[in-house]
Amino acid sequence: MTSVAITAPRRSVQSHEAVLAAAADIAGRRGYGHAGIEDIAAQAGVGKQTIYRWWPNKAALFIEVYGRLVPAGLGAQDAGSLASDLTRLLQRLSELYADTPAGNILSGLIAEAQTDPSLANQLHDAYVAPRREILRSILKRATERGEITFPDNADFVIDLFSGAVWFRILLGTRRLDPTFTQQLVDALLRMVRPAMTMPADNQASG
Amino acid sequence: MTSVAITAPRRSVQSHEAVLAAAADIAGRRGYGHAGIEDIAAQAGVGKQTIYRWWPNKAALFIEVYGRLVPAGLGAQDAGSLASDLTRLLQRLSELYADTPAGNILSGLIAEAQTDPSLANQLHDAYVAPRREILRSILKRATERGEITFPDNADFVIDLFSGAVWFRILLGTRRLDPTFTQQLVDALLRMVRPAMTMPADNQASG
Amino acid sequence: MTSVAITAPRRSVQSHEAVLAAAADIAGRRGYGHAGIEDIAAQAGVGKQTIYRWWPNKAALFIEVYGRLVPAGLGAQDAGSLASDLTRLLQRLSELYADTPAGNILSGLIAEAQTDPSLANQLHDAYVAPRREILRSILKRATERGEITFPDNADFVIDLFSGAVWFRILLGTRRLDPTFTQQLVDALLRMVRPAMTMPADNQASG
Amino acid sequence: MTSVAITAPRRSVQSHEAVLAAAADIAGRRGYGHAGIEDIAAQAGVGKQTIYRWWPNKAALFIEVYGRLVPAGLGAQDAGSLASDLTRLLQRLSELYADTPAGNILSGLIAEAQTDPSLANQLHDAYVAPRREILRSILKRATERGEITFPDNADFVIDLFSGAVWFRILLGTRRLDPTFTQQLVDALLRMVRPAMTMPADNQASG
DNA sequence: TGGTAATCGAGACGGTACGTCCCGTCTTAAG
DNA sequence: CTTAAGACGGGACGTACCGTCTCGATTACCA
Repeated sequence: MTSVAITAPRRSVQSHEAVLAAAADIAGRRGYGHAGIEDIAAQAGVGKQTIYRWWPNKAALFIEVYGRLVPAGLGAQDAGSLASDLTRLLQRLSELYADTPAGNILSGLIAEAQTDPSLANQLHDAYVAPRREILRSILKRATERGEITFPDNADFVIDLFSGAVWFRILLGTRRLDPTFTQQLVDALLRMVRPAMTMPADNQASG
Repeated sequence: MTSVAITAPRRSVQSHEAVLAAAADIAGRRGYGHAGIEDIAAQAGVGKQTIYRWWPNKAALFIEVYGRLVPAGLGAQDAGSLASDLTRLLQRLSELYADTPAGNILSGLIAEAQTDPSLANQLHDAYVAPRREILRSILKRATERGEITFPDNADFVIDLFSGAVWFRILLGTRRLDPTFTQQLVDALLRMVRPAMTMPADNQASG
Repeated sequence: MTSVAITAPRRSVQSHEAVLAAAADIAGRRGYGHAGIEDIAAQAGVGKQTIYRWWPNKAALFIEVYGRLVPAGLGAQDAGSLASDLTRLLQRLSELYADTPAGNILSGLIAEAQTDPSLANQLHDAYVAPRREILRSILKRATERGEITFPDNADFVIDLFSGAVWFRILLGTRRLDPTFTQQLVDALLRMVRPAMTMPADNQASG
Repeated sequence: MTSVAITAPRRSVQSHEAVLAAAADIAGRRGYGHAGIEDIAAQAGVGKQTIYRWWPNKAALFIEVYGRLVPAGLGAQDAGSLASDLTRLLQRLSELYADTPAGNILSGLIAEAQTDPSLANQLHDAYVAPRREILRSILKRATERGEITFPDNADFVIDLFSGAVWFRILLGTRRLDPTFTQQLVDALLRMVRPAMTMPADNQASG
C-alpha cells in the first residue's frame, strides 16, 4: 500500500465486485424489475452512494452485470462448420439463459430502453452489436470454408436469428431446446445456402 | 325481507373508456414505464379506486389497452396470395407501431411478464396466441390455394416471423420499412415453398 | 299529494332503528372514531344513502344515538335530599358509561365539535343544556326543601360537577366509583351549603 | 472489515422543528381533526416518510407539539399565596388556550385516546401527570406557608380543578375569563381551607 | 288486483388522505 | 478523507372511507 499507491479508488475493487455479485443474485432470485438499488447495496454490504458513484443508474449497473454474465467471445470459436458454429452458439446461449439471470436482465433492460433512448444506445453497443459481430464472423468463416457465398442480406439473416432466440426467451418457454436449436440452424442454412439442400432429410426432430 | 338478490357489478362505460383512452395516451407520450396509475386516473377524470376495481394492476389494464389498439382480426383478410397476405400483415403492423403506443406497451408488458408468470400467461392468451392463429390461417389459405404444402414446422416458421418483427420493434429502428418487409416475406416464402425455387446458381454444392 | 297524506318516510322505521342500533354497537366495539358510515350501513343491512337521507353526517347520527342511550330525564326524579339526588345521578351515569358506548360517543362528538361550530351548538343543545337543566332542578328542589339557599353561582357549580365527571370519563379510570361519587357529592354540598355547616370537625383550624 | 458499529439514528434538527411548527400552525388554522400528515409534510417542506420515521402516528406527533406549546413548568413558580398561585396558573392557561392551538390539540388527542389505550397512557404521562404535579406542589407550598393543612383528598381536589378547566375549554366558551378564574380559585380555597372562610367577602367579580 | 312511483339494498363513482416503498442525494461517525 | 449506514425530499403506490350517484328489485298506494 505504501509504494506506488494510485490511491484513487481506495478500496473499490472488492465493493465493485460485491455490488455486481449482489445485483446478479437478486435479479436471479426476484427478477430485474424487483431488484432495487437499496437491496443490492444492503446485500453487497455497501453504501448506496458507492453504487451511485460508479453507475449513474440501475440500468448502467445491470449492463455491466450482463457483461459479466455473458463471456465476451461467446460462440466465437470455430466449430468446424457453419452448422456446428450455429448449434454451438445456441447451446451456449441456452445454458446461459438457463443458468444465469442474463435473460431476465436483458428483457428488463430492453423494456427500460423503450423509454430511455440513451439506454437504448448503450444496450445496442453492449449487446446487439457484439452479437451481430459474432454471427457475422461465423458467416465469414463459412464463406472462407467455401460452405456459402457471403449473403448480401447478412444483416437481415443475423437479426432473424437473434429475433428467433429472443422470441423464445421473452415469451415462449424459456428453454432453447434441441428441437428449436435444430430448426433454427436448418432455417439459417437454408437461407444462406444454395437451394438444392432439398433431398428429403433435413429434419428428424424429437 | 332481507332477500338475497345478488346483482352483478355494473361498471360505468364512460369511466371505463376514459381510463383506457388516458392510459393509451399517456403511454404514447411518456412510455409504458412512465405511465402511472395516478396520472391515468387524473387524466381520465376518474378515482384511482375505479381503476383498481376493474383491473388488478397496471399490466392487466394495459393488456386491455393493447387489445383496443390492435384490431382483433388484424391482417386476417385474404389478399390473394401468400406473399401479399404477409406483406399486408406487416404493413398493418408497421402502421400500428408507428401510429400508436402499441409497440411500447407490448415491450413493457413483456418485461413485466418476466417477473410475473400469471401476466406471462395473460400476455400469451391476449397477444401471442391470436397472432399465431392469424399466421397459421394465412398458411392454411396458401395451402388451399395450392401455393405451398402446409409445413410441418409451421409453429417454428410462425415464431420466426414474429421474432423478426419483435426484434425490430424492441431494439432496432422502430420502423418496419419496405426493405425489411420484403426481406421477411421472401425469407418466409423460401422456408415454406418447395426448394426448387432456383435452378443451379448462387453457389456450388458442399 | 291530494289529501293530507304526508307520505314521507315510507318504510323508514325499521331501517332507522337498525341504523341507530348498528351505530351504537360498532361504536361500542371499536370506538366512535373507528365507526365508519360504511360499516354501520352494512351491519344495519341498509344502503348508505338511507343514512345520508336522515342524517347530514356522522356527528348528527351519533347525537341521536347518544340521545337513545341516555334517557331524557336521567337523574331527574326526586330522591329525597340533595345528597341523594346527586348520588343517584352519579350512579346512573356510572352505569351508563360502564354499560354503553355513551362515554366514547360523547368524547368523539366533543372532539369533532372543536372543529365544527355547528356541531358544537347541536351538542350543546342535545347534551350540555339538558344536563345543566337537571342539575339546576336538583338544586331548586333542594332550595324548596330548605336544604340550601339557591346559590348565585349555580351555573359555575353545575359546570364544576359536570367537569369532574368528564375528567374521570375522558382521562382517568373510566369508572365513577363510590369513593369518587362521595367525594364529588361532598364537594358540591360544601360549595352550596352555608359555610357554618360543621362547627369544628372535619379539619382542624389553620 | 464488516465491523458492527451500530450508530444511533440521527434526526435532522431542522426537519424535526419544521414538522412541529407546521403541525402547530395547521392545527391552529384548521383544527386537529383537519390537520393531515400530508399537509404538514408539505408545509414543513419535508417528505412524509420523515414524519413517519420519527412518530408512529399523528397522535404521537401532536403530543410532542403539545409539549412544545405548553412550557414544562407552567404555573409552577411561587406567587406568594395559594390564591395567587392558582390565579396565576389559570391566567397562564387562559393565555395559552387563547393564543395557541394547545386546547384544540388537547381535545383531539383526548378523543383519539378513547379508542387507543396506548395513546391514553402517553397522554396521561405527557399531560395529566405533570399538571397534577404542579397543582400538588402548589398545595404543598401553601401547606408550608401555613395557609392550609395539606388535604387528604388532594388528588380529588386537583382533578376537580382540572376538570373545571377542561369543561370550559372543550365545551363552553373557550375563554377562561376572569369571572370563571375567580370562581374556580374561590371554590378551591373553600375546599381546602378550614370552614370559617365565610364572612361576606369572597366574591367581587368583574 | 294490477300498475306505478317512491324507496329501498347495493355498491360504483370522483375524491382525499392514508401509510409504505423506493428513488437518487446528502449527512454523519467510524476507521 | 473515504466508507457504511441511513436520513433526507420527493413522488407513486395500493387501500380505506368519504358523501354522491346510479341501478334494479321491492314495496305500498291508487285506480
